[in-house]
Amino acid sequence: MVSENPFAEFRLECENVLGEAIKKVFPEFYIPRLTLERPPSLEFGQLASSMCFELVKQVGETPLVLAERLIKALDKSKFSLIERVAAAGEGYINFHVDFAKFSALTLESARQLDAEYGFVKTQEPLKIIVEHTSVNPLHPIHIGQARNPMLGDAIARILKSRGYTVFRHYYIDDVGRQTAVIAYGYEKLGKPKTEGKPDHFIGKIYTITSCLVEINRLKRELELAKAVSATEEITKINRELDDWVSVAFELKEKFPELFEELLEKIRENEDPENMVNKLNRAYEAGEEKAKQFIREVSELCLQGFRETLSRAEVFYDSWDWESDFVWSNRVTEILQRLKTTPYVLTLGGILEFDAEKVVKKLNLKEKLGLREDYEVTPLTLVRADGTTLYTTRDIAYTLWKFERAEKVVNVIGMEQVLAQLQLKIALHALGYSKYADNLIHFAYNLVTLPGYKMSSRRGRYITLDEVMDEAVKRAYEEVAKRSPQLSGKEKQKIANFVGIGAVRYALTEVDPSKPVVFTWDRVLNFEKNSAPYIQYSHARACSILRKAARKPEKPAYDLLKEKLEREILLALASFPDIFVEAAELLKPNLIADFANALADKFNTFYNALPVIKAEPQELSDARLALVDAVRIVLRNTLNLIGIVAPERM
RNA sequence: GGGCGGGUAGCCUAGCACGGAUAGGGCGCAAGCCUCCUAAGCUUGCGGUCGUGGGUUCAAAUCCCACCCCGCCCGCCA
Repeated sequence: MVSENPFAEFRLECENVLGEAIKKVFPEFYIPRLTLERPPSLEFGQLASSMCFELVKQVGETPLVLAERLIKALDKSKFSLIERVAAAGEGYINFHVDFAKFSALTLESARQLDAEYGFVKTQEPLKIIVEHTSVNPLHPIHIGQARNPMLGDAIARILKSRGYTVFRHYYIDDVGRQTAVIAYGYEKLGKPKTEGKPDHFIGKIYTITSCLVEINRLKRELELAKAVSATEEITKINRELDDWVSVAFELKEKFPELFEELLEKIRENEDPENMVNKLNRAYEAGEEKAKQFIREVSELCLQGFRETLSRAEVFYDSWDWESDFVWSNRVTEILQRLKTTPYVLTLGGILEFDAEKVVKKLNLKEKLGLREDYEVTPLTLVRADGTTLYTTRDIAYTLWKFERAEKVVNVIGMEQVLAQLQLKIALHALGYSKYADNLIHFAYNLVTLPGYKMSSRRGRYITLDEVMDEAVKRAYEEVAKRSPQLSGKEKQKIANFVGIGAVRYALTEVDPSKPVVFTWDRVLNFEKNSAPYIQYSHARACSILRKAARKPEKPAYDLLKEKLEREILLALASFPDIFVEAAELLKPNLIADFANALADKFNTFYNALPVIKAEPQELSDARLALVDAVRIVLRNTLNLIGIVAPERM
């Protein structure tokens, strides 16, 4: 017999027999729901009900007496996976599974379904777009931003395994002042030849140019302020200026040549700030020269991103340019349509969207989870100079996405909750309430460095590349220590999946809503609660199976009586439940946690009990089947979070 | 000021949606275990006012209220 969810079979059976018993014993009482819970320890069975504690209020007896009456009324002829039911503690009803049958069901299901085991399919196989990463093409991906692709990719993998058709989209935010800053610096340098990794090269140009432009702008402002002797203004500007000057010193030290060159070239210019703005407007207007420069620098940066991300096993189905939406008039169309709604008004030359009015009129407060007295901030759609803003363009982009999928998951930092809320409200205003309902903002918390926030504008960040490099380097040292006999090539291969796995795991494992302070030992952990630990456990399982060199032909599952074996069995049987929960709640960290817990149990088992040499052979066979199932489940979990499951390490 | 998220041992973290039996792990620290299937492992020990105070309940880390601390957002930035 094979089941896609062995534990659910047991649960269903328990619910059914208990439900019938209740109807029989207390036909007159209303039982709101029958939720069974997992008892804290094996000795209390595998599922339990605490309903008797509640029932006491309606029936005048102690919970324990009620539990016993109910147990007596259970229809034992319907027991299949249930071995026995016992009253315990103050009045719990504990269901004990028949391990002989349950082990057979679980192990056979896992081994037969193999690569599909655990991946219970959804009833509604929708098309889903998962937009993630979408790092602006300005500088290398830094470790703060790296939480996004790790989470996004894991979510995409989980949803795909759940049976959805998933498209992974990268939104390239090339419209805006920052890309113009780089293009400006790049042009000043006379389209220089790329040195090193392209995104790192572009990042340098961006940081220096942006710093110089900023200093230049502040100096001009200072002159103006001095002319009218605005003392307060002067101190404020001076403070900002000091700050940027210190950044300039840092940059000059880090990149002396490039800094000097840009400094010289930009000084020649009359008004860099103005040049940048002009370039930005030209790009939004689709002028050829601007297009050439900005697309070129963006492409260079993206080339570097692809390199970085593919190293981490993160891939995309579509790369969507924000500028395309501007040039194709989609944004203009949306604006036209928004203008016909009663929610848009012109205010001193700008176009503003009254989100609060929409919420009130369509009665969305409760639906959007807002407090009754909370007022949604209005959103500016169009600047006085006629250019659009990010969220405005995002409305067009979102509608485009909904032409391709029924559901959209945006993996975006939680600092953008307001913008995402306004976006959702705009969809309601345009009459796309269904889209709004199917738009999910997967918000995750920030990654900071100890003591300060990463700042890409100031060039203060640790790149994902250097984190992966360091992790692989450390992993190599470990491999060399542990397996000196391997060839250099083999060591490198292992070091790669170990190091990169460790980084991925570290960024996936923590609950996304928690803030993370980046420390090297968080990502360089190769011991317990890390990808290498799980990978090692997987390799160990493979090793046993390899050494056994036989198939478990006559497994006697009823011989798996050890507590350790039963705990593993339960974990294996519960994997489908965990998977469904992770998919429905979009919680990749549940998968990481589960994998770690299973590896933990497996290692304890490994040390305590022999497999190949176990006697009699039927027991050995049963344990081999158990090890094989552990191998399958560990591999399936690692695949879900994008980590290599190695056969040796 | 308003909104959102977080607060669990020296440090990191699970559990919170849907209240249940002794609050699980990891790091670090101390002591052990490789003539035996991979020691990136295992065993044992030390370490807890679950931010604070109330409330609801047979039962609260979990639900409700108030407060405190940290972070983020409240732009004609993205």
